[in-house]
Amino acid sequence: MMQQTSAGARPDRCWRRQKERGLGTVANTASADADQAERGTRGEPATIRDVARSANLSIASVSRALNGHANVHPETRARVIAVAQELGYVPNAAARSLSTQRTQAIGVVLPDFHGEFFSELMRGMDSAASTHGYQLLMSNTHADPGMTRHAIAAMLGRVDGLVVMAPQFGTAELLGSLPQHLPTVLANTRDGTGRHTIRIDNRQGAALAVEHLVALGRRNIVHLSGPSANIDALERREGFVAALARLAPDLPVRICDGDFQDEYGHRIVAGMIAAGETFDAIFAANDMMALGALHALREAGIDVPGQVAVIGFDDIPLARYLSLTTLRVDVAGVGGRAIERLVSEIGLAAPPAVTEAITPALIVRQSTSG
Amino acid sequence: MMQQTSAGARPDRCWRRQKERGLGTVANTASADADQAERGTRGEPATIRDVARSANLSIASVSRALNGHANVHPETRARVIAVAQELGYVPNAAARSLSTQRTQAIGVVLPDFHGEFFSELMRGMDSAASTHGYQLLMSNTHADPGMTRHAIAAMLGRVDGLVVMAPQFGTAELLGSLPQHLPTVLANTRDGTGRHTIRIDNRQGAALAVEHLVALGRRNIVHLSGPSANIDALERREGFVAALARLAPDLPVRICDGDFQDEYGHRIVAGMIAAGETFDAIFAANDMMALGALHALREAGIDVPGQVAVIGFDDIPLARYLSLTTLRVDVAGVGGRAIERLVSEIGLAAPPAVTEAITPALIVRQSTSG
DNA sequence: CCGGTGGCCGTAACCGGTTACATAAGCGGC
DNA sequence: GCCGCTTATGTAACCGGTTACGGCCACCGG
Repeated sequence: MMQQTSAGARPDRCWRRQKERGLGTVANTASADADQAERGTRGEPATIRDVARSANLSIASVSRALNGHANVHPETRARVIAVAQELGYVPNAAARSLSTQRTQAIGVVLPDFHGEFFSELMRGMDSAASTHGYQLLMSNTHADPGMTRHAIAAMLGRVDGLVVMAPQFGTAELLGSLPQHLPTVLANTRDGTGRHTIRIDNRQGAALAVEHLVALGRRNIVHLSGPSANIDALERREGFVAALARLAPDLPVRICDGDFQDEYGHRIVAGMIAAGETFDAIFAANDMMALGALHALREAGIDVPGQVAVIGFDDIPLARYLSLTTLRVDVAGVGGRAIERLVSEIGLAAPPAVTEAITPALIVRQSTSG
Repeated sequence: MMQQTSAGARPDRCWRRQKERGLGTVANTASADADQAERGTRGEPATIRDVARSANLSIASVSRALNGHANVHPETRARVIAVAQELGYVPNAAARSLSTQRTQAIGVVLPDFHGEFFSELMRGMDSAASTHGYQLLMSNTHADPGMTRHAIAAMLGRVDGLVVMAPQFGTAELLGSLPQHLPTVLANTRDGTGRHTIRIDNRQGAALAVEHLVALGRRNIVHLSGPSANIDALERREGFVAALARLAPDLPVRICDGDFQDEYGHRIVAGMIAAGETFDAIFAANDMMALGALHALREAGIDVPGQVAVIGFDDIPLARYLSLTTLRVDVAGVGGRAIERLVSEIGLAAPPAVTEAITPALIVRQSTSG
């Protein structure tokens, strides 16, 4: 009696969201059913407690049964699964993450969400992630260090690992925003000081281009370079210089600074033609500039590849369509490898920091070998 | 005494992860500092308790201070912020989600991650999401109903809302996998029975194409349709038929069933030319088929647009490059609107189900008006 | 001088799971 | 027949936050 009254006086009210639970474990099936029915009506998701109540079990057993632990009676497990199915129970991801310290999600931090490169990268990542049971959380940093920092902070506690791509600024400030305890794979970034890095072997790609042109007997190759702040552009340029020095030290090294846009390729080549400069090959740091160059050459009535051969870099869809010889970069492969690598790093204490390079493949089309 | 001994016997050990906390609130700063230092060394993220300890406050005050609640002394708030900054504290998203029932994330379920359409859609979504403080969780369903169901289930408790795009199968089975309690916006799906839907006004787009061709005096228009299972293709076809019936009931209705691939456009048009069929305009259900058609016409030496005008649909980058008249679809706009809409629905009890349509814009280029 | 009021802050319940340990039942071996 | 081991299940601490409620104290008016 005392108990009763004191219990009545005690602030035994419901907290937030007025959600109330059964008090005992058994002997309250009626109210439990009522509660469950109400839940169903309201359309609120069932919790593990609802399942436990319906199955007349403790939540621990439900958890064990659903997670495939060994010490659960087969019959019990079957009952739990049936009830869960009936109630449409899906474990709450946030709760599980909190308890497990695992989110089954990977954060992807990219400088922009533009074009074919992005979609291919995502495709590769998604494929690898989903086969390992991970989901992808995206963030666009708009190539801004501040936003990168913010994006990474917003992912803490939300992801098990990070794939970061930041081709535009130095790794020094980047590393400052990288949490030490979170497995991270860098993609397409200059050497990942202490982090695993997946990159495109731009130098090797440039070397393949030069080899191809030299093998075709070209003696006067012009390289259209990309923005100097871009690491890919820089490496392709370095690769070009190195390959030329190695394969044909006597040939002139001609480089024009570009910006990766087709307009630039068109303008610079048209200018060279107008100025009467001579050249028999163009190696552009990306396909867009190569296409611009192609356009200018066609306009000037110069035969491709008869008089001038053209090579691009990337193998964008347009390149295939316009028969441009180029270096195919397996972007989806880069994404896939990054995820694979990250997944294998998650859970490891001291992940070794290695740099993997993916070599582009030379795709010969009519712009070099008609 | 009994109490004592039983307390001594009671397993008062540390649980999991050996993480131990200060017992009192004050008077244990030394051990607290030691703990904190160890945390720092291990590189583990600081928790709100670490901040509270360092600032000599309760976790409640820290939470209030950091979340901008009113009843916090300004000086206290400043101290909390300083300590949090120093410790590099970032609130754990999973914990916050669990408590708040808000994740600040939106799930995006797409049939595939391919090409320009996908990247534009993502760009639009990301932009809108980030301005509202949301992150994007991606899932690729590979156009499979089972995977769609699975993807959606995997997002429960992880997102505050869903954007689902499923142009390939009926909404009936789709709705079965949609949780009732979760705000959802459908994109590019046939009428979203009870859900808000953002779609492209394909019929209107097709009408614009027909109007344009008829205005140019074309009398014999061939429509290259897309896969019949695809809703966009279906609507464009219906729009074509309807517009023709309205604008020029006397003209013949010629439709070829295609598959959205450029090879198809090339093959079918080449075949028609070989068969000696006559036509003065082609309206393809997407740009890729239009480009294939263009290719076939050029090969056959048929003047475009002199003898045959060509219109595509989508305005992919290639279209601009190859001067293809087409209907520009503001894909980023669709994505952005979907997110905007979803954000405004989150937190609402009974979101009204409306269907918004985004009208494509006719972009006239040389393939219809040389 | 005292009760009321309001500003700050601490205590603890709660979100929905996971899991270490405790407990109870079943069972074979001596 | 009892002990000890295994098997199945329950109990409760814990993950890291948020927030309702109550307590303390300074200040105020009557």
